[in-house]
Amino acid sequence: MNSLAYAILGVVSRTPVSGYDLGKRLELLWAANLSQIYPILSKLEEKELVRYELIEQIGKPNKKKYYVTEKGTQKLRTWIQEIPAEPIIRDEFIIKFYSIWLTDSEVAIQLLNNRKKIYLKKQQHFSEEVKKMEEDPTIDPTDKTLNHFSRYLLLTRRIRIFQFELDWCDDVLRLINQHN
Amino acid sequence: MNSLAYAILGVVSRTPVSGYDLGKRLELLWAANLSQIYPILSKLEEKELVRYELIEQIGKPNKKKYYVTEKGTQKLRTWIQEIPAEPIIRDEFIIKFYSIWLTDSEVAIQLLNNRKKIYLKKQQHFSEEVKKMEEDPTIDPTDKTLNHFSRYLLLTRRIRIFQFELDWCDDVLRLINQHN
DNA sequence: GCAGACATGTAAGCGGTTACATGATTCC
DNA sequence: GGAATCATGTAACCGCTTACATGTCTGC
Repeated sequence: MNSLAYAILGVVSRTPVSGYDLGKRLELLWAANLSQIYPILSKLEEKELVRYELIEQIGKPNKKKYYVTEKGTQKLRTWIQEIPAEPIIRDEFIIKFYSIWLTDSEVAIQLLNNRKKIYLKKQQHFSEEVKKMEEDPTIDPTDKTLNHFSRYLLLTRRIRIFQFELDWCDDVLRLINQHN
Repeated sequence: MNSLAYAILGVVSRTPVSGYDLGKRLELLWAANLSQIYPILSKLEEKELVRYELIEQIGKPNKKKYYVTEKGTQKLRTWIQEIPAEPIIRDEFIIKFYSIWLTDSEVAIQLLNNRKKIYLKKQQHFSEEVKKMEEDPTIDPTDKTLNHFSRYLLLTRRIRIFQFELDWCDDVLRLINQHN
Protein backbone atom coordinates (compact mmCIF):
# COMPACT_ATOMS: atom_id res chain seq x y z
CA MET A 1 0.00 0.00 0.00
CA ASN A 2 1.74 3.15 -1.20
CA SER A 3 0.54 6.76 -1.26
CA LEU A 4 -1.04 6.36 -4.67
CA ALA A 5 -3.10 3.40 -3.46
CA TYR A 6 -4.55 5.60 -0.71
CA ALA A 7 -5.14 8.45 -3.14
CA ILE A 8 -7.13 6.02 -5.28
CA LEU A 9 -9.11 4.86 -2.24
CA GLY A 10 -9.79 8.50 -1.45
CA VAL A 11 -11.24 9.18 -4.89
CA VAL A 12 -13.23 5.95 -5.09
CA SER A 13 -14.65 6.66 -1.61
CA ARG A 14 -16.37 9.75 -2.95
CA THR A 15 -17.89 8.34 -6.09
CA PRO A 16 -17.51 5.08 -8.05
CA VAL A 17 -15.18 5.53 -11.03
CA SER A 18 -13.35 3.66 -13.76
CA GLY A 19 -9.56 3.43 -13.86
CA TYR A 20 -9.55 5.79 -16.81
CA ASP A 21 -11.60 8.32 -14.84
CA LEU A 22 -9.20 8.02 -11.92
CA GLY A 23 -6.40 9.23 -14.17
CA LYS A 24 -8.11 12.62 -14.30
CA ARG A 25 -9.50 12.81 -10.79
CA LEU A 26 -6.11 12.13 -9.23
CA GLU A 27 -4.72 15.29 -10.83
CA LEU A 28 -5.59 17.33 -7.72
CA LEU A 29 -4.05 14.82 -5.32
CA TRP A 30 -1.22 12.80 -6.80
CA ALA A 31 -0.41 12.82 -10.51
CA ALA A 32 -0.25 9.25 -11.90
CA ASN A 33 -0.22 7.43 -15.22
CA LEU A 34 -2.87 4.91 -16.18
CA SER A 35 -0.19 2.23 -16.42
CA GLN A 36 0.32 2.69 -12.70
CA ILE A 37 -3.35 2.98 -11.79
CA TYR A 38 -4.62 -0.26 -13.37
CA PRO A 39 -2.27 -2.65 -11.52
CA ILE A 40 -2.99 -0.90 -8.21
CA LEU A 41 -6.74 -1.21 -8.76
CA SER A 42 -6.25 -4.95 -9.31
CA LYS A 43 -4.30 -5.24 -6.08
CA LEU A 44 -6.88 -3.21 -4.15
CA GLU A 45 -9.55 -5.53 -5.48
CA GLU A 46 -7.55 -8.60 -4.43
CA LYS A 47 -7.29 -7.18 -0.93
CA GLU A 48 -11.05 -6.52 -1.00
CA LEU A 49 -10.58 -2.80 -0.42
CA VAL A 50 -12.52 -2.07 -3.61
CA ARG A 51 -14.82 -4.09 -5.87
CA TYR A 52 -15.97 -3.43 -9.41
CA GLU A 53 -18.96 -3.73 -11.64
CA LEU A 54 -18.57 -4.39 -15.35
CA ILE A 55 -20.32 -1.72 -17.39
CA GLU A 56 -21.06 -2.70 -20.97
CA GLN A 57 -21.15 0.24 -23.30
CA ILE A 58 -22.09 0.71 -26.95
CA GLY A 59 -19.80 2.74 -29.15
CA LYS A 60 -17.26 2.87 -26.34
CA PRO A 61 -15.08 0.13 -24.81
CA ASN A 62 -16.54 -1.63 -21.76
CA LYS A 63 -15.37 -0.37 -18.43
CA LYS A 64 -14.98 -1.39 -14.81
CA LYS A 65 -16.71 0.82 -12.30
CA TYR A 66 -14.92 0.60 -8.96
CA TYR A 67 -16.58 0.98 -5.56
CA VAL A 68 -14.98 1.12 -2.11
CA THR A 69 -15.77 -1.59 0.37
CA GLU A 70 -16.26 -0.98 4.10
CA LYS A 71 -12.83 -2.55 4.59
CA GLY A 72 -11.43 0.01 2.14
CA THR A 73 -12.88 3.06 3.87
CA GLN A 74 -11.69 1.72 7.19
CA LYS A 75 -8.15 1.25 5.89
CA LEU A 76 -8.14 4.80 4.52
CA ARG A 77 -9.55 6.22 7.75
CA THR A 78 -6.78 4.73 9.88
CA TRP A 79 -4.06 5.76 7.39
CA ILE A 80 -5.18 9.40 7.52
CA GLN A 81 -4.39 9.49 11.21
CA GLU A 82 -0.74 8.52 10.72
CA ILE A 83 1.79 11.32 10.32
CA PRO A 84 2.21 12.04 6.58
CA ALA A 85 5.55 11.73 4.80
CA GLU A 86 7.24 15.06 4.12
CA PRO A 87 6.33 16.66 0.79
CA ILE A 88 8.78 16.27 -2.09
CA ILE A 89 9.08 18.80 -4.90
CA ARG A 90 10.90 17.92 -8.12
CA ASP A 91 11.24 21.12 -10.11
CA GLU A 92 13.79 21.32 -12.92
CA PHE A 93 13.18 25.03 -13.23
CA ILE A 94 14.85 25.55 -9.85
CA ILE A 95 18.02 23.76 -10.99
CA LYS A 96 18.15 25.86 -14.14
CA PHE A 97 17.45 29.10 -12.33
CA TYR A 98 20.19 28.32 -9.80
CA SER A 99 22.74 28.34 -12.63
CA ILE A 100 21.52 31.29 -14.71
CA TRP A 101 24.60 33.25 -13.72
CA LEU A 102 26.44 31.04 -16.25
CA THR A 103 24.34 32.47 -19.09
CA ASP A 104 23.09 35.92 -20.04
CA SER A 105 19.92 37.56 -18.74
CA GLU A 106 17.92 36.71 -21.87
CA VAL A 107 18.00 33.03 -20.93
CA ALA A 108 16.66 33.86 -17.46
CA ILE A 109 13.89 36.01 -18.92
CA GLN A 110 12.86 33.24 -21.31
CA LEU A 111 12.86 30.71 -18.49
CA LEU A 112 10.64 32.93 -16.35
CA ASN A 113 8.25 33.82 -19.15
CA ASN A 114 7.86 30.15 -20.06
CA ARG A 115 7.06 29.35 -16.44
CA LYS A 116 4.48 32.12 -16.29
CA LYS A 117 2.78 30.73 -19.38
CA ILE A 118 2.55 27.25 -17.84
CA TYR A 119 1.18 28.47 -14.53
CA LEU A 120 -1.34 30.78 -16.19
CA LYS A 121 -2.74 27.83 -18.13
CA LYS A 122 -2.90 25.65 -15.02
CA GLN A 123 -4.57 28.42 -13.07
CA GLN A 124 -7.24 28.80 -15.72
CA HIS A 125 -7.90 25.08 -15.68
CA PHE A 126 -8.41 24.94 -11.93
CA SER A 127 -10.43 28.16 -11.92
CA GLU A 128 -12.90 26.43 -14.22
CA GLU A 129 -13.15 23.52 -11.79
CA VAL A 130 -13.91 25.92 -8.95
CA LYS A 131 -16.49 27.73 -11.09
CA LYS A 132 -18.23 24.41 -11.77
CA MET A 133 -18.51 23.75 -8.04
CA GLU A 134 -19.70 27.25 -7.23
CA GLU A 135 -22.35 27.20 -9.95
CA ASP A 136 -23.68 23.77 -8.98
CA PRO A 137 -26.75 24.36 -6.78
CA THR A 138 -26.52 20.84 -5.32
CA ILE A 139 -23.06 21.55 -3.87
CA ASP A 140 -22.35 23.61 -0.76
CA PRO A 141 -18.56 23.85 -0.45
CA THR A 142 -18.83 25.49 2.98
CA ASP A 143 -20.50 22.50 4.64
CA LYS A 144 -17.66 21.00 6.67
CA THR A 145 -19.37 17.65 7.10
CA LEU A 146 -19.46 16.91 3.35
CA ASN A 147 -16.65 15.78 1.09
CA HIS A 148 -17.02 18.85 -1.16
CA PHE A 149 -15.50 20.99 1.58
CA SER A 150 -11.97 19.60 1.37
CA ARG A 151 -12.02 19.34 -2.41
CA TYR A 152 -13.02 22.99 -2.65
CA LEU A 153 -10.25 24.01 -0.28
CA LEU A 154 -7.67 22.03 -2.28
CA LEU A 155 -8.85 23.55 -5.56
CA THR A 156 -8.68 27.12 -4.26
CA ARG A 157 -5.34 26.28 -2.65
CA ARG A 158 -4.00 25.28 -6.04
CA ILE A 159 -5.12 28.53 -7.60
CA ARG A 160 -3.38 30.40 -4.80
CA ILE A 161 -0.18 28.41 -5.37
CA PHE A 162 -0.26 29.28 -9.07
CA GLN A 163 -0.78 32.94 -8.20
CA PHE A 164 2.19 32.72 -5.86
CA GLU A 165 4.34 31.36 -8.67
CA LEU A 166 3.15 34.01 -11.13
CA ASP A 167 3.88 36.77 -8.62
CA TRP A 168 7.32 35.37 -7.89
CA CYS A 169 8.20 35.26 -11.59
CA ASP A 170 7.09 38.88 -11.94
CA ASP A 171 9.16 39.92 -8.94
CA VAL A 172 12.28 38.30 -10.38
CA LEU A 173 11.64 39.69 -13.86
CA ARG A 174 11.37 43.17 -12.33
CA LEU A 175 14.70 42.66 -10.53
CA ILE A 176 16.42 41.47 -13.69
CA ASN A 177 15.12 44.36 -15.78
CA GLN A 178 16.16 46.92 -13.17
CA HIS A 179 19.10 48.98 -14.41
CA ASN A 180 21.50 49.71 -11.62
CA MET B 1 22.19 12.67 -17.65
CA ASN B 2 19.13 13.20 -15.45
CA SER B 3 17.98 16.29 -13.52
CA LEU B 4 20.04 15.36 -10.49
CA ALA B 5 23.22 15.14 -12.57
CA TYR B 6 22.64 18.72 -13.71
CA ALA B 7 21.83 19.83 -10.18
CA ILE B 8 25.18 18.38 -9.11
CA LEU B 9 26.95 20.17 -11.96
CA GLY B 10 25.22 23.37 -10.84
CA VAL B 11 26.54 23.07 -7.31
CA VAL B 12 30.05 21.99 -8.31
CA SER B 13 30.21 24.90 -10.77
CA ARG B 14 29.98 27.34 -7.87
CA THR B 15 32.52 25.80 -5.56
CA PRO B 16 34.44 22.52 -5.41
CA VAL B 17 32.78 20.06 -2.99
CA SER B 18 32.85 16.49 -1.77
CA GLY B 19 30.00 14.08 -2.43
CA TYR B 20 29.06 14.29 1.21
CA ASP B 21 28.90 18.08 1.01
CA LEU B 22 26.71 17.83 -2.06
CA GLY B 23 24.12 15.98 -0.01
CA LYS B 24 23.53 19.17 1.95
CA ARG B 25 23.97 21.73 -0.79
CA LEU B 26 21.44 20.01 -3.01
CA GLU B 27 18.73 20.58 -0.39
CA LEU B 28 17.73 23.89 -2.00
CA LEU B 29 17.60 22.45 -5.50
CA TRP B 30 16.75 18.76 -5.61
CA ALA B 31 16.68 16.57 -2.50
CA ALA B 32 18.85 13.47 -2.98
CA ASN B 33 20.41 10.67 -0.96
CA LEU B 34 24.14 10.09 -0.84
CA SER B 35 23.61 6.63 -2.30
CA GLN B 36 22.37 8.38 -5.43
CA ILE B 37 24.97 11.12 -5.47
CA TYR B 38 28.13 8.96 -5.38
CA PRO B 39 27.38 6.86 -8.48
CA ILE B 40 26.38 9.98 -10.44
CA LEU B 41 29.64 11.71 -9.49
CA SER B 42 31.53 8.67 -10.82
CA LYS B 43 29.63 8.85 -14.10
CA LEU B 44 30.19 12.60 -14.41
CA GLU B 45 33.89 11.99 -13.88
CA GLU B 46 33.92 9.26 -16.54
CA LYS B 47 32.33 11.69 -18.98
CA GLU B 48 34.93 14.30 -17.99
CA LEU B 49 32.30 16.79 -16.86
CA VAL B 50 33.93 16.90 -13.42
CA ARG B 51 37.28 15.84 -12.01
CA TYR B 52 38.40 15.30 -8.43
CA GLU B 53 41.30 15.81 -6.12
CA LEU B 54 41.95 13.41 -3.25
CA ILE B 55 42.10 15.26 0.06
CA GLU B 56 43.82 13.38 2.84
CA GLN B 57 42.54 14.33 6.26
CA ILE B 58 43.60 13.55 9.80
CA GLY B 59 40.92 12.54 12.28
CA LYS B 60 38.37 12.44 9.46
CA PRO B 61 38.05 10.05 6.52
CA ASN B 62 39.72 11.10 3.31
CA LYS B 63 37.54 12.81 0.76
CA LYS B 64 37.26 13.58 -2.92
CA LYS B 65 36.94 17.24 -3.81
CA TYR B 66 35.13 17.60 -7.12
CA TYR B 67 35.69 20.40 -9.63
CA VAL B 68 33.79 21.16 -12.84
CA THR B 69 35.59 20.98 -16.12
CA GLU B 70 35.03 23.40 -19.01
CA LYS B 71 33.13 20.59 -20.73
CA GLY B 72 30.90 20.33 -17.65
CA THR B 73 30.01 24.03 -17.49
CA GLN B 74 29.32 23.98 -21.21
CA LYS B 75 26.98 21.01 -20.87
CA LEU B 76 25.12 22.73 -18.04
CA ARG B 77 24.89 25.99 -19.97
CA THR B 78 23.22 24.37 -22.95
CA TRP B 79 20.84 22.31 -20.77
CA ILE B 80 19.58 25.44 -18.99
CA GLN B 81 18.32 26.74 -22.31
CA GLU B 82 16.06 23.75 -22.92
CA ILE B 83 12.48 23.95 -21.69
CA PRO B 84 12.32 22.46 -18.17
CA ALA B 85 10.13 19.48 -17.30
CA GLU B 86 6.95 20.40 -15.44
CA PRO B 87 7.27 20.43 -11.65
CA ILE B 88 6.03 17.40 -9.72
CA ILE B 89 4.75 17.62 -6.15
CA ARG B 90 4.35 14.49 -4.04
CA ASP B 91 2.53 15.52 -0.88
CA GLU B 92 0.85 12.86 1.24
CA PHE B 93 -0.78 15.53 3.34
CA ILE B 94 -2.97 16.47 0.36
CA ILE B 95 -4.26 12.89 0.02
CA LYS B 96 -5.06 12.77 3.72
CA PHE B 97 -6.70 16.17 3.75
CA TYR B 98 -8.84 15.23 0.76
CA SER B 99 -10.41 12.43 2.80
CA ILE B 100 -10.81 14.15 6.19
CA TRP B 101 -14.60 14.11 5.74
CA LEU B 102 -14.35 10.39 6.63
CA THR B 103 -13.04 11.27 10.09
CA ASP B 104 -13.89 13.85 12.73
CA SER B 105 -12.56 17.39 12.89
CA GLU B 106 -9.95 16.55 15.52
CA VAL B 107 -8.04 14.49 12.99
CA ALA B 108 -8.02 17.41 10.57
CA ILE B 109 -6.83 19.79 13.29
CA GLN B 110 -4.00 17.44 14.25
CA LEU B 111 -2.99 17.06 10.61
CA LEU B 112 -2.87 20.83 10.13
CA ASN B 113 -1.02 21.52 13.38
CA ASN B 114 1.58 18.90 12.54
CA ARG B 115 2.09 20.49 9.14
CA LYS B 116 2.49 23.91 10.71
CA LYS B 117 5.16 22.56 13.03
CA ILE B 118 7.12 21.08 10.12
CA TYR B 119 6.97 24.23 8.02
CA LEU B 120 7.89 26.45 10.95
CA LYS B 121 11.02 24.41 11.50
CA LYS B 122 11.94 24.50 7.82
CA GLN B 123 11.33 28.21 7.67
CA GLN B 124 13.67 28.79 10.58
CA HIS B 125 16.36 26.72 8.93
CA PHE B 126 16.24 28.66 5.68
CA SER B 127 15.96 31.98 7.49
CA GLU B 128 19.30 31.20 9.09
CA GLU B 129 20.82 30.53 5.68
CA VAL B 130 19.56 33.89 4.44
CA LYS B 131 20.89 35.62 7.54
CA LYS B 132 24.33 34.10 6.92
CA MET B 133 24.34 35.56 3.41
CA GLU B 134 23.11 38.97 4.51
CA GLU B 135 25.70 39.21 7.28
CA ASP B 136 28.60 38.14 5.08
CA PRO B 137 30.33 41.35 3.93
CA THR B 138 31.97 39.53 0.99
CA ILE B 139 28.58 38.69 -0.49
CA ASP B 140 26.31 41.09 -2.37
CA PRO B 141 23.11 39.16 -3.16
CA THR B 142 21.79 42.00 -5.33
CA ASP B 143 24.60 41.76 -7.89
CA LYS B 144 22.90 40.04 -10.82
CA THR B 145 26.14 39.02 -12.46
CA LEU B 146 27.25 36.85 -9.52
CA ASN B 147 26.05 33.41 -8.54
CA HIS B 148 24.89 34.60 -5.10
CA PHE B 149 22.01 36.42 -6.75
CA SER B 150 20.04 33.35 -7.81
CA ARG B 151 20.81 31.44 -4.62
CA TYR B 152 19.54 34.35 -2.55
CA LEU B 153 16.35 34.50 -4.59
CA LEU B 154 15.79 30.77 -4.19
CA LEU B 155 16.36 30.95 -0.44
CA THR B 156 13.93 33.82 0.06
CA ARG B 157 11.50 32.07 -2.28
CA ARG B 158 11.57 29.03 -0.01
CA ILE B 159 10.82 31.14 3.03
CA ARG B 160 7.90 32.68 1.18
CA ILE B 161 6.59 29.22 0.25
CA PHE B 162 6.75 28.12 3.88
CA GLN B 163 4.90 31.28 4.90
CA PHE B 164 2.27 30.48 2.28
CA GLU B 165 1.82 27.01 3.75
CA LEU B 166 1.62 28.34 7.31
CA ASP B 167 -0.98 30.92 6.30
CA TRP B 168 -3.02 28.31 4.45
CA CYS B 169 -3.06 26.02 7.48
CA ASP B 170 -4.22 28.92 9.66
CA ASP B 171 -6.96 29.79 7.18
CA VAL B 172 -8.26 26.22 7.17
CA LEU B 173 -8.00 25.92 10.96
CA ARG B 174 -10.07 29.09 11.28
CA LEU B 175 -12.71 27.66 8.94
CA ILE B 176 -12.86 24.39 10.87
CA ASN B 177 -13.16 26.11 14.24
CA GLN B 178 -15.91 28.42 13.00
CA HIS B 179 -19.25 27.51 14.54
CA ASN B 180 -22.03 27.91 12.06
C1' DG C 1 -7.27 10.93 -43.13
C1' DC C 2 -5.75 11.84 -38.44
C1' DA C 3 -5.74 13.44 -33.78
C1' DG C 4 -7.98 12.86 -29.52
C1' DA C 5 -11.21 10.83 -26.20
C1' DC C 6 -12.67 6.52 -24.29
C1' DA C 7 -11.03 2.12 -22.18
C1' DT C 8 -7.78 -1.59 -20.19
C1' DG C 9 -3.78 -3.57 -19.72
C1' DT C 10 1.70 -5.44 -19.96
C1' DA C 11 6.83 -4.87 -20.10
C1' DA C 12 11.18 -2.62 -19.91
C1' DG C 13 13.87 0.60 -17.87
C1' DC C 14 15.04 4.62 -15.08
C1' DG C 15 15.05 7.14 -10.68
C1' DG C 16 14.82 7.13 -5.83
C1' DT C 17 14.64 4.89 -1.13
C1' DT C 18 16.26 1.85 2.31
C1' DA C 19 19.47 -1.21 4.08
C1' DC C 20 24.09 -2.74 4.46
C1' DA C 21 29.23 -2.10 5.16
C1' DT C 22 33.14 0.44 7.47
C1' DG C 23 35.37 3.47 10.69
C1' DA C 24 37.13 7.66 13.41
C1' DT C 25 35.91 11.73 16.13
C1' DT C 26 32.99 14.81 18.77
C1' DC C 27 29.27 16.08 21.73
C1' DC C 28 25.69 15.04 25.26
C1' DG D 1 27.52 4.64 26.43
C1' DG D 2 25.10 6.38 22.38
C1' DA D 3 23.93 9.64 18.88
C1' DA D 4 25.60 12.71 15.44
C1' DT D 5 29.02 14.22 12.01
C1' DC D 6 32.28 13.21 8.50
C1' DA D 7 33.17 10.22 4.49
C1' DT D 8 32.47 6.74 0.50
C1' DG D 9 30.39 3.31 -1.48
C1' DT D 10 27.16 -1.20 -3.03
C1' DA D 11 22.78 -3.89 -3.47
C1' DA D 12 18.00 -4.80 -3.30
C1' DC D 13 13.80 -3.06 -3.94
C1' DC D 14 9.96 0.06 -4.86
C1' DG D 15 7.71 3.70 -7.60
C1' DC D 16 7.22 6.02 -11.81
C1' DT D 17 7.78 6.82 -16.85
C1' DT D 18 7.71 5.37 -21.49
C1' DA D 19 6.66 2.28 -24.95
C1' DC D 20 3.81 -1.25 -26.69
C1' DA D 21 -0.76 -3.56 -27.76
C1' DT D 22 -5.76 -3.19 -29.21
C1' DG D 23 -10.03 -1.14 -30.75
C1' DT D 24 -14.18 2.24 -31.56
C1' DC D 25 -16.21 6.70 -32.07
C1' DT D 26 -16.14 11.75 -32.70
C1' DG D 27 -14.66 16.00 -34.54
C1' DC D 28 -11.58 18.72 -37.59
